[in-house]
Amino acid sequence: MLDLQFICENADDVKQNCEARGVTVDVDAVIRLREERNKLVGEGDELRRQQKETSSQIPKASAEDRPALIEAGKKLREQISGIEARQKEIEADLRAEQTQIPNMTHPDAPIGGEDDASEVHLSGQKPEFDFEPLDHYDLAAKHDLIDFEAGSRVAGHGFYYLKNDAVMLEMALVQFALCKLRDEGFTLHTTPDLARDSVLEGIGFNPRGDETQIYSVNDSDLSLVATAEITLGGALKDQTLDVKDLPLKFAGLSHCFRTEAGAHGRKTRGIYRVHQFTKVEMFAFTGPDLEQSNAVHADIVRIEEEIFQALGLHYRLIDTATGDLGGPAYRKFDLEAWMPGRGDGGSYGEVTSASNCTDYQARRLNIRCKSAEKKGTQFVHTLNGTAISCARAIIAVLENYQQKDGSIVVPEVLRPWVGKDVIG
RNA sequence: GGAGAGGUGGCAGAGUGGCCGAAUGCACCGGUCUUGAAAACCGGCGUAGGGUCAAACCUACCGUGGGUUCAAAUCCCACCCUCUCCGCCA
Repeated sequence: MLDLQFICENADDVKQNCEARGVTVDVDAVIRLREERNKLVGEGDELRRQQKETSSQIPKASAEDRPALIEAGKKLREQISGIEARQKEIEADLRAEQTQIPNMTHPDAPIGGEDDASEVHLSGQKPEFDFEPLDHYDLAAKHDLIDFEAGSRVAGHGFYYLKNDAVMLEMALVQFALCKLRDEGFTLHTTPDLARDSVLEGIGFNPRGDETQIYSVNDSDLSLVATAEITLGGALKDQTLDVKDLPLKFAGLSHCFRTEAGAHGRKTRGIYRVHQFTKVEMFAFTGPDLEQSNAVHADIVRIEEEIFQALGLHYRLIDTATGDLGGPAYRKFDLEAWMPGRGDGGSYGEVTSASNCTDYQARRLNIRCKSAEKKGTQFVHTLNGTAISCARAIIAVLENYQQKDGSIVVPEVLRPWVGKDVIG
């Protein structure tokens, strides 16, 4: 959520930004509703003042003055109730509009849609095969690594069982990522896999809308999380932090659940797009200025790159275009790993995503910071990034490390946890 | 799941209808005193919105949301959370 005053004082910039991001919002309505609300607040404050004054006279008033004062107080109460009711309506409308406005955008982010992302650089080499490489689906079948039928039987399409060395591979990826993040100064967490809707909304998800990506639990205000970003960011909801403790760097291991509504009909073979996966996520709270959050953002991207470099995978780093940023991100970098079995002759597939959300999430989650020097508080900046998203990382490893005889070499950094050099 | 207790400022803790945005203590900041420190004493010490050159001042906030009342931290209802005991359980 953007600051209301900022929206109204920079309406043209905000409108332009919405357009670049492909979001249709009525900024003028926000301005109008804010004015209406402010007027009501002013009137309400004045009536409340009169009400208090009247009430305070009653205890010391004589018996004959009392009825008139009580009557006056009653009238004031009615007026105040009327104003409060209208104010509530206006504020609901205002909030509904305001929350649809996306974050502002980094000036260097490319403008456009998914295809307009700019490639920052490439790393590593595409593997050369002197045979026709299989995709991860066939490789998994060959080595009995994933049971899709059982997944479908038990939970439906989009669910799966990892089996045998795939289990070890997933655990190894998790271990590798957690060790890396611990060494980078992150505080490690396992997190709840459910969260309150208010937390989901604070992070920027719509738990129960028509196009929701979220599974919600009936008769409760809980939903299954789509990422630990939700629970890591929500962990400090309503807290005021001391700036000298910032930045705070959290890492979280969680399951992620996504309905993938609207994604049907796309290529669904394998575990590229599934309803549940395991992920190690980074999250950071920084001081309230871009210099700090941009620096941490660069650091998060660096860590993601180092993880994929250590895994020996070829990838490209892209700077996501405005239309693909979503609501909260000010800037977003994705890592797309080379997947030899994807599409026709291989293609890049998104494996990580790192966003600087500036104060957009913090405002709605009410996460502030204060310093001894300055009076008052400010909203922190929040950032998030993927360390390892297991399903996608497994695809990349299986497909890139396959050999002519069908076996799969285990990347060296994972061997201590997988316990073998070669699968199959 | 059953029974009970409770959620008040950074912390502790008073406050059961009006003079309470809230006593007191601790912590913290500034000052006096001191060679320095401690102690003692004096003053300050929440967040948000409005207002002002700046103040004064006004409004809201005592877990959250409703309600009763001229008036709510205080009474009523619902929910959330914490603690204790019992039961159950990986």
